[in-house]
Amino acid sequence: MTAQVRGLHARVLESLGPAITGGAYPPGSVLRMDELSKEFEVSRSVMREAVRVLESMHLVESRRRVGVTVLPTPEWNVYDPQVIRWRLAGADRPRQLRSLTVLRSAVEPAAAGLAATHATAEQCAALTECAIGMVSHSRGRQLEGYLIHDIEFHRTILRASGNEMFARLGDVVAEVLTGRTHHQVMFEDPDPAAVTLHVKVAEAVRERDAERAQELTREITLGALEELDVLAP
Amino acid sequence: MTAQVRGLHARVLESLGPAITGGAYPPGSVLRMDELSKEFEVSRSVMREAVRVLESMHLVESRRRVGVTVLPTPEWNVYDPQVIRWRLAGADRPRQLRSLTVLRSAVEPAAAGLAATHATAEQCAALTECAIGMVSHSRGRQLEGYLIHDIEFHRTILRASGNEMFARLGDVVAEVLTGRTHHQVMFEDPDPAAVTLHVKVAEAVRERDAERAQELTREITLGALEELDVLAP
DNA sequence: CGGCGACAATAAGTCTGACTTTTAAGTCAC
DNA sequence: GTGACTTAAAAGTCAGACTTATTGTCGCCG
Repeated sequence: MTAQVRGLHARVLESLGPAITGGAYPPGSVLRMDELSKEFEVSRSVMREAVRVLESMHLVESRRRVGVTVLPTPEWNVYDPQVIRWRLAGADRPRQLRSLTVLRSAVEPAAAGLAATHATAEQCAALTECAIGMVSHSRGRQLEGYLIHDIEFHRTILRASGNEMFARLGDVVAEVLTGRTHHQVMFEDPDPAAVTLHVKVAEAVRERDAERAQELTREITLGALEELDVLAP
Repeated sequence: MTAQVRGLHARVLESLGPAITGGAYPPGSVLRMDELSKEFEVSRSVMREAVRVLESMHLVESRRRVGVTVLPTPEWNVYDPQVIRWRLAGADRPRQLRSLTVLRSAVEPAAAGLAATHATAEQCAALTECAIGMVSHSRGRQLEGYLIHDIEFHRTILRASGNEMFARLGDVVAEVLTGRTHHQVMFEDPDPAAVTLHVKVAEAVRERDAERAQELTREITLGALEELDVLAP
């Protein structure tokens, strides 16, 4: 699932990053380079590289004569896919899922509207194919197959919008959908209404009906929000 | 304006980062560590730290026996504030401004709607104050003063939404507004209609009218989009 | 002639130790 | 108490030696 780590510093990150976002070192905590390198049994140079990356995510700040300070949450680069993954794996997963879903409900309808006017023929075909895949996996505990097509559907919409900022949220949406499937309704089949909506969105985009694509996508994301309210109130 | 760089590796980044996002090293280019450290006259350890940060932004990928490869644009972490700043300073600034403004037009209305129900009394007061500041700087070439209040207004809306993903876009909006003021209409006074809309948004939020706050903010962002169409077609 | 496996060259990765620089904090005189 | 001065602690920098993964090549065999 996750790309295999390349290099020692990446392995340190995969351990230290989640520890910070998970609250093991609360904001204001001060870590020291040589203690860290002792703890993770790596040389200081490797440790420095890891800390530099955390610093670029605004998770920590390194100052001379002080040490490595954990920054307050609002400073964190919450759009960094790695940070998102770490936080979704941690304790405040529910709140995280909610704020990401709210973001989706703002962005995806707009993206769908743009996609209706910008999508290439290939992208239209891909959307239809995804929608078909969702339908055919919508009954009988085929959640994994359903998820794959669901993710690809939303990824395609975001990419087809032609806006790179929207396109880059494909990974975020994928994480959210995966999280939902794996941690909430693993046993139930997906909502039939949602499936139908996806099919209709594919239609609307194919027919270049921006208004309808936007409205239908809004319904999808609103449904996702309501689902969250029901399952994690 | 920009925070003074702390450390050598940061200085290297400030030079190498814009070079990459600016296209001086097109995607697929291969750089080599020791050549880079020669070029920037820093030790390899410093260079490695800089490359690690670029790697965490998905601007480059470092592989053994190959070197440091510049990744294709769609891979880039375009939500990283530093990447945004680098790109806005570079050649494709216009396209960048456009995609950021489209993002704004999706996010800010939703944020304003949420702000209407979540804003604290202090935040309502801050909004009103910003709006007043905008009005009083809206005539007679006081663009810098206007800009400060404009930025603070949008930042407050995003923060008051209560959604951390929205809140984190405050810096992005600030960059966009700054860019617009400094590179396009430096000589003209701001559009009076926009000023009025800001005042009305502050009102709507204060009166907890989510629907109106959202609609008015949509008008603001649509105005920003149209302005872009006129000035950079 | 084409594929496969061993080998060698290459560039990143890692570690270590010595040194420098910044700066928080303590100290002392006034 | 306030100021300037000193000290020490921690990150920052550098250089060099060594390790390891990867890739291209070359020769062998089918």
